[in-house]
Amino acid sequence: MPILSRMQQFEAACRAHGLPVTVQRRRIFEALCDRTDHPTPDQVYSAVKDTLPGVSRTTVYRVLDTLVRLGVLTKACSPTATTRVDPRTARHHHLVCQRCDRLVDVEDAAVDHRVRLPDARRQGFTIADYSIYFTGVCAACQEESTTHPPSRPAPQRARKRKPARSRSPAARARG
Amino acid sequence: MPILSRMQQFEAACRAHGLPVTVQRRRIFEALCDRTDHPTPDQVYSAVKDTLPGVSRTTVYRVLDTLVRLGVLTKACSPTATTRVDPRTARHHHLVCQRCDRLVDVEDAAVDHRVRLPDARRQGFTIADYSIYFTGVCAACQEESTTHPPSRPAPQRARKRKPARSRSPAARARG
DNA sequence: CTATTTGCAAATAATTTGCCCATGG
DNA sequence: CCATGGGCAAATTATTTGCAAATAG
Repeated sequence: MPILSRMQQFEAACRAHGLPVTVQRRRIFEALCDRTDHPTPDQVYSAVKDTLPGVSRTTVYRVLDTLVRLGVLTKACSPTATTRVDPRTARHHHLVCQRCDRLVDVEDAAVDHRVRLPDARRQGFTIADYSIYFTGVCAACQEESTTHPPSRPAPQRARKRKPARSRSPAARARG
Repeated sequence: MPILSRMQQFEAACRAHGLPVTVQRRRIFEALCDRTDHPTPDQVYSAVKDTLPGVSRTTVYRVLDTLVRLGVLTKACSPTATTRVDPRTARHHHLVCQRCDRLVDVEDAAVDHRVRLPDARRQGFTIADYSIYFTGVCAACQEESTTHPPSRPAPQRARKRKPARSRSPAARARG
């Protein structure tokens, strides 16, 4: 960790962009800082809603967007079609579970993954950085596979209830 | 391309799993085979709907899922909150545009990106493969930035129309 | 024939927007 | 104060599901 703590970096970034440091922005950034599990916006919402009474998901989405613009947060490429935020802005790599879509940082610092950049000029592409996604099976799913069949994870946002189909078979009258 | 063409691989996979080779499955797989741009399900739908009158998005989603299960298709990690399908099943790498989320294959075959796998045993993770995502700016966005401010791409699925807010300011009567 | 698939519409999930009050600097 | 942000509800977009008709093998 450099001289400036992450929190100080965050405040500096706000000031540099002329954006007010609001309670919501601070709390959401705090809640994110230490996590290496790349939560979805809804998981971030769950994490902050108790200490920030009355926050809305809307605000979480908006703040996350702002933090990305400020450069203190990134979005990870996700194997699911759901946004995943990443508090690390420096180059690092990921482990992706093919069964449950868990997404965590690679911890092994021993391997220096310095990669030669491809020539993408023909494609008109200017490469700025890269990230390696290692795919495989996480601990939980390996255990599980000895008992149950591999199960997909629960939806990000708890399902409300099963509210009885409206179009009854009879009501259709053949249709 | 090996002895078996991709189409033959596909049919073999269906037979191996005891699944019927339907028109929809064949057409959708055909439409995908040659693309290196990792379309969203909706883009796949647009691509096939003219030659497959009456297909529904539901079917496209279901068929894509089936093709992934059959192992003839993969899902790419996506920087957006939208599914992206990938007809290449062998190891390969990607270019990701940070501005418009364009996602294309790396074409430069000269660079052999053989990467040393990290030790993820502490994390209980078994690594099977990997893919490198090179992030940067695509040709279109580079040109654009000289004129307009960088613009987000259009939504995957064309917006119907702007249907006048229902709760009129007056109707709320303060609220 | 019979299991599977498809199409439809509706349900569910994920994200964004409009409007107006609240708040930071 | 005054610009910007935040809360709320509704709109939009993305994906899934139940059911009956269609179809591959």
